[in-house]
Amino acid sequence: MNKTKKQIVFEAAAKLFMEKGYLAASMRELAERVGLEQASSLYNHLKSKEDVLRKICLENADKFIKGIDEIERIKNDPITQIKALIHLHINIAAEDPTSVTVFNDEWRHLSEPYLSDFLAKRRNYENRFKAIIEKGIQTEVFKAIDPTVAFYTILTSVRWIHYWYKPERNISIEKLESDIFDLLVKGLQKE
Amino acid sequence: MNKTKKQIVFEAAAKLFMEKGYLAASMRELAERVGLEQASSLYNHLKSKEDVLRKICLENADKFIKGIDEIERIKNDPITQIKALIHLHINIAAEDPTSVTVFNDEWRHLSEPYLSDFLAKRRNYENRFKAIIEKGIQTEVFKAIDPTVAFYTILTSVRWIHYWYKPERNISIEKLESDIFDLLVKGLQKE
DNA sequence: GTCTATACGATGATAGAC
DNA sequence: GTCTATCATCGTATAGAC
Repeated sequence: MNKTKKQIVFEAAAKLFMEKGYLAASMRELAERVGLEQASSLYNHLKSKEDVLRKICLENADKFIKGIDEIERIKNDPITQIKALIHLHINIAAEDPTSVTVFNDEWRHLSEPYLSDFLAKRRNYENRFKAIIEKGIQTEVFKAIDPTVAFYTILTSVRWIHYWYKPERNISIEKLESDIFDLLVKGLQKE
Repeated sequence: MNKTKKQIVFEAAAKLFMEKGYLAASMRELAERVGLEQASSLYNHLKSKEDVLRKICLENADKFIKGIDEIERIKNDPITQIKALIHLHINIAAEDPTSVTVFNDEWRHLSEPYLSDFLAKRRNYENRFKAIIEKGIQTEVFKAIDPTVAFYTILTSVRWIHYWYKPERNISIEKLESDIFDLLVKGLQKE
C-alpha cells in the first residue's frame, strides 16, 4: 500500500516537529526533507503549518478518550482499570512514538479556539483517570495517600514513556507494561 | 534587600521562557515586562538571550549534581538514598519552580558547545541515579524488575513535579514527599 | 542606563506561470 | 503538482546620541 504524498508530508512534519520542536521546525526544511525545492510547494498538501499540529494533537487526544471510554465500560475494579490505563499509554506510545511526542510536548503552540478545545479534552481525560484512583482509595483497595499526588505521579510516569523507551533497549512492551505496573502498584521495595 | 535591575531582568526572562517557551519568548516582550521601551536596552543587563538560558540550565544542573554528591557521600542503603533523591527533586522544584521548568523543558535550545556540556552533566547525574537503583536490585532490597524501567519511571515522576505541584493545592511539601515515596517504593496497593 | 535608528536574516504564506 | 517571485512581519543584536 503506497503512501500518498500528503501522508509522506504529514509524517515528515511530525518527525521534524519532534526533533526540533514546533517553532524551530521550518517549512523550508520540511520541503527539503520530502524532496521539494520550494516550501511553497508544500501548500498543495497541507493548509498551514499549524493545521498539521492540530491534526496530530486531535488524533492523539481522541485515542486517549476512546481508550478510557472502553476502560470505564468494560473494567470494574480500580486495579484492573489502572493496569488497563498503563496498557493504554504504552500502546499508544509504541504505536506511533513520533506523533505522541508532538502531542505531548507541542500542544501549547495551538492557537485559539483549538487550544481551548484541546485543553477541555485533556481535562476530561485527566478527571476520569483521577476518578478511578479516587474510587480505589475510597474502597480501600489503594492506600490512603493524597489522590492528587497519586494521580499525577502515575500519569506523569506513563505520559513521558516515549522520552526514554526505545525498542532497541530490548525490553518488550509486555515486560515494560508489567514492570511499570509492579512498580507503581506494588512498589519498588521487596517484601 | 533590593534586587538589581539585572536580577529583575533575569527573573522576568525565566518566567517568560517558562510561559511561552524559549523560542516564542521575544526580547521585545521581555523589555516591556521589565518596563523598558526598547529591547535594545536589555543588552546592558545581559549578553544575549541564549546567555540567560545557559545560566538557568547550568545553575540547575549544578544543584542536582551537588545534591547527588552529598547523597552518595552520606547515605548508605538504597532505600534511604531513593528517599533522599525524591527529597532533592522536590526541594529544588519548590525552591524555584520557574527556573527548574526552563531547565527541564528548554535545554534543547542551547547551542554547541553548551549543549554537549549540558548533556554530559545530565548523563552523569542519571548514571549515578540509576546505579543506586541497580545496587538496590542486586542486594535484593528492591524487586527484580528491569533497572532501566525502574530508573526512568521514578526519574520521570519526580522530574515533572513542577508541572502540577502548586502550593495552592494545600499539600505541604513534606506530605508530597512522603506520599510519593510511599507510592513509588511501597506501591499504591494496600496490603 | 535608556533611547533612536538600523542592520540583516528567517519566517509562514500567497499569486500566478508552467 | 511544482516552480519563481514576492510579501509582510518578526526575530536578535549593534552603534552611537543623550
